[in-house]
Amino acid sequence: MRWSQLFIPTLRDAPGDAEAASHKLLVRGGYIRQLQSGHYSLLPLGLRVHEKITSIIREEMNRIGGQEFLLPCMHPATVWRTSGRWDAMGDEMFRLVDRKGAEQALGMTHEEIFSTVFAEIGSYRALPQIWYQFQIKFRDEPRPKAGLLRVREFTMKDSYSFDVDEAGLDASFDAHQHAYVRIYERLGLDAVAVEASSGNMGGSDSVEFMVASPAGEDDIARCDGCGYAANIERATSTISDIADPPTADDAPVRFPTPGVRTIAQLAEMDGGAPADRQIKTLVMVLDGRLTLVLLRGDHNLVEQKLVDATGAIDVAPAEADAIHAALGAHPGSLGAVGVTDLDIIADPALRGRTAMTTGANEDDFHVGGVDVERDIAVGRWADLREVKAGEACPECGQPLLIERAIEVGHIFKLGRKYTEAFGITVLDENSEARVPIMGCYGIGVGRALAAVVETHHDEQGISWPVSVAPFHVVITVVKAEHRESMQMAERLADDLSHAGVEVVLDDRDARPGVKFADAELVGIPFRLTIGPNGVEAGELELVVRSTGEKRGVAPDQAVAALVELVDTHR
RNA sequence: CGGGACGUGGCGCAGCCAGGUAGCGCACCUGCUUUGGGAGCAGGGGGUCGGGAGUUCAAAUCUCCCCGUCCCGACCA
Repeated sequence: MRWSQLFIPTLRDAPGDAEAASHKLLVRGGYIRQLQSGHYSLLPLGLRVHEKITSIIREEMNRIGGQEFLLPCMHPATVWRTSGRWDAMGDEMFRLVDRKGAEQALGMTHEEIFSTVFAEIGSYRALPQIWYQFQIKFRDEPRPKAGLLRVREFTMKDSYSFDVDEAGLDASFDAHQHAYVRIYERLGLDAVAVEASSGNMGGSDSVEFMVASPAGEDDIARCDGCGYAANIERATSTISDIADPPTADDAPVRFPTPGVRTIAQLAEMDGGAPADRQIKTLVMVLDGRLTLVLLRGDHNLVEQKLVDATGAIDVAPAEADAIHAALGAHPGSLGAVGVTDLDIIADPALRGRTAMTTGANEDDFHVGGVDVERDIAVGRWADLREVKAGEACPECGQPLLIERAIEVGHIFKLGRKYTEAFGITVLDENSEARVPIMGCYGIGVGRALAAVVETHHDEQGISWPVSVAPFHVVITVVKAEHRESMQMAERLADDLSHAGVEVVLDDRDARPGVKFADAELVGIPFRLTIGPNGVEAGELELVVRSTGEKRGVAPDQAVAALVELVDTHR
């Protein structure tokens, strides 16, 4: 391939609104262009990388017995109504109406469709099945961002396993977990598997694969000691007990706290209480129902934990008016003491605590001497607090680390939600009907691509791992008119191609600096420079993009040297 | 959806406050010189100033409405 004939529109400046490194570099390197928010065109170079990632995933899926499908991306509403998700998916699903007036959806995932296909299977003997596809998913994201990292239209490898029983599901799940580990290794991604919440897909065991990066949108808690790792939405820690003063026999004492609206203010006030001796009272609306959520004063709520604990679909902080109507006070003076007409859910860090301070449900007043279990009608205890860096690992006690990360994959056990909804059964060895159990597993290809860039770049540009690079080698001809250079370059490019190396010949009539800079920006792993000096001296320059290492090679050794480099890094 | 910022050739920006000829750098085309780290000179092409109303003799500039884009928070591969 000749660079002069390829469409590689490199840019000196990144678009002004790009922030993430991968976004800037993919645009500057001529890999992607934006059509609208959340929708990107993959240019030839971008597609090459995308295809390489796809191939790696495909190989690993096939290795665990996956069978590739290609399902429609437009679905009739009826299928989604059957699973109950036509409504549950809300605004995130793109919907349209065809000329006959039939409602349609653009698929955001394919449990329903695969289940429909699976319905044809009637025997346990056909199981297990692992089915997958690479398909464009459409999701009307509230906020697309960071180039390819979060978009509304993207290719996902989604797979689904069908087993007769839990043990079978465990095996399919493990197979996927191992496949994913291999996939990320081959992509050059240092992904950690973390415990996760399964979101609105429904399911139990849920593992996300996370790549540490400041461009990520998730926080994970990780332990270097034992390898514990969990999404912050799920992570727990061991916190030390706090020695409370002896319990007073009498009821809580109300005292004035004029102007005090925050935990911090109350902590500083004379006669106040340190944050860890306060009860934080949050008023949340769970599916329309006002609920008091109690945490230790110095702890933060993880809303996802509240969702997981209660099964609520819709969770949001209550509006100030609703709070005042229910409790008679404004945020800053709220408490749960004596409240009996609202659900109260509390974090276990409050369990057994005494002599605590909290709002009195009267503006500018708090109450002290609260014995949580004696004075508050807690309806339910559930882990709700956000883990903080430095707290003890729940497994081994070492301090936890908190890291920002990109979610590059998610696998989880779905259960029988869809097979039940679609009335799917298979006959077992006793001729009894059994409802198969499903697992569901996804990797966003474009996101993985962006994650590779996030973790493989420098000031000069991208530095692709050989496994996904758009080309393995660029031959840079220093001076395009120098006949001997060009002849040698063409010959070597040919030989490299025959040896299975993907090579692009930079034959552009440009100054060498431009070509060097472009090669580095685009991120091709190896560069062979051919110019008058080298041709005459009988020594060409070979540069390794990732390390900057330069070495001289004789022209007749160049092919062998490059083949070896490519093979050892592949 | 809440908060903030922005919209001027392909990309990066100035001009707007104080209304009057659309400008700069990069990129692009032609020619000459140049060519081992983003060349120089000369000539040239390309812009409904996001859209629509309004004010005005006159609007990129002022007013109103709409649209779009980005960033921070609630959602997910």
